[in-house]
Amino acid sequence: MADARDIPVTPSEPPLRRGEGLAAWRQIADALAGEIGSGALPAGGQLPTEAALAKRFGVNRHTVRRALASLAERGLVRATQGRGTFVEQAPLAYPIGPRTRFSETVTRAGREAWGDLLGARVLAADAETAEALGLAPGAAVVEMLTRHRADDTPLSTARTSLPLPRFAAFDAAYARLGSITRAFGAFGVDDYTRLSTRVGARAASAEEAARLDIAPGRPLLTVTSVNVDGRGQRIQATQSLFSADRVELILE
Amino acid sequence: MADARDIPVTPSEPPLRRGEGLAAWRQIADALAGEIGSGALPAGGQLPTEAALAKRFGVNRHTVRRALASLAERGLVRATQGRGTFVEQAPLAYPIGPRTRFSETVTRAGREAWGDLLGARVLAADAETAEALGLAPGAAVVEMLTRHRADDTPLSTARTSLPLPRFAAFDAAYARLGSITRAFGAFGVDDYTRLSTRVGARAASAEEAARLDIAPGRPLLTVTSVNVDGRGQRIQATQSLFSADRVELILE
DNA sequence: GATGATTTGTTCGTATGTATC
DNA sequence: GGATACATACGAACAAATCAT
Repeated sequence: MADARDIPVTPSEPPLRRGEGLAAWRQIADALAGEIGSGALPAGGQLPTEAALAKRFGVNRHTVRRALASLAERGLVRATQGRGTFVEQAPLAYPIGPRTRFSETVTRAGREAWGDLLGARVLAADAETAEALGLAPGAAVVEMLTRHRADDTPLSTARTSLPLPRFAAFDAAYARLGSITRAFGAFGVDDYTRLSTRVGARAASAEEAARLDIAPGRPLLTVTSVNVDGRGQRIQATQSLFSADRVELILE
Repeated sequence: MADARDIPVTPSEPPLRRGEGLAAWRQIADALAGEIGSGALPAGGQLPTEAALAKRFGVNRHTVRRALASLAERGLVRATQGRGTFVEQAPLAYPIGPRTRFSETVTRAGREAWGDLLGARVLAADAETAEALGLAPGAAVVEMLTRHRADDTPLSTARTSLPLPRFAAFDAAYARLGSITRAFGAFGVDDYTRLSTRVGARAASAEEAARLDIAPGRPLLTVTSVNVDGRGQRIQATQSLFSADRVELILE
């Protein structure tokens, strides 16, 4: 039966150069990456099926899969079993500076921001957290595990520690207000700034990937920061994990 | 002939659980990751060959390759054609500040900094570079590919574009002086500042990994920046790739 | 809700190329 | 040069998830 998908996407596909030291799967990946970059394959759009691509490039389906795996590794596409392979959205520009607010950034990008409280507990601060907050080792802190979304897409997840007793029941305020800034407001903190920020990168564990709705092993930007209130008191130590596929940090 | 490699590493290999929804390659990867983590397979040591592992786990060599690919993605092992597959060394961490010159930062840390010129060419700027430098599309630029080391350990590699004709033969100055700052000095630019900086993260390609002497797939911090001279003229657009295993960015 | 078609995921088999020792 | 070991590619089959009917 004739089907629209049998018609090649490009009328004249340039043939692969075989036996010149450049693997076929690499040439296919480059060709597809170019079409994504040029917009010929729009963000969110579906790629042709593996079988269709194999036919188009004149190779085995394995070879196409190798090319698609390379694109998925670069974060350009994402495959879902039973559905297909889709072009990923370009990452959201996320300004990071002394006064950046997650909710403001996302709202300014025309998307709706919300933070989910995934869990909270009171515990004795570990050495690293105590030092970051300027507390005695073992001082009590409230620790929250949160996830931050823009229009239902998780952008980051964070583990935040705040000193007690000043911020007792901060987690309840956060759960109600969905924003650190608003929760601080409820505790009389109208202004806060970043004291220090460290940025690294690593691959997501299975658990982190599940929280961010990404595949395990996808790259994360790790942002470790300390916030101070208007009087210079350290009020918050946070370890944030941003999906590098969805967020790009803009340094100010 | 009997060979040491014919003797199983573990005398009693627990059989793979088939048909329980957990892919065989995943179970093999988990088993090997456990042996690496426990030190049974020491850092720098060689893994059994793919054929030996296939025999040990009772699977096809493809299945072992899938497991090894997963370990390589996580940075636990590194395969070299013709030699074998080896356990990666534990990563070294190295901090670097964002607002300082690379050479100054490294020197202040008590290490010797040098930049290698890996290649250079004159070409017409692509759309992105032209916009970053404030040039007309297609304007001529000199593009350099560089690698930056601290005490012989590669920390980053970069692709830098500078406008022509102002910076003609900049690559020769860079090759001689080993530093952007010093090369700019040779062109009468005594001061320059960062106009914008974007930070992302992704996995290293094979080529990038080779330049940085890391395993392909290891995380990279991508830093895209534009520099301006003392009069605000855009003089340099750079895409830097830092090995996230060796560098953590510190924002002040 | 059940079924079948579609599409990606996994596995085995086989062959050849290429780098290293 | 030969042996070894990883890299690439093709072919076939079935499993698993999704979606339209």
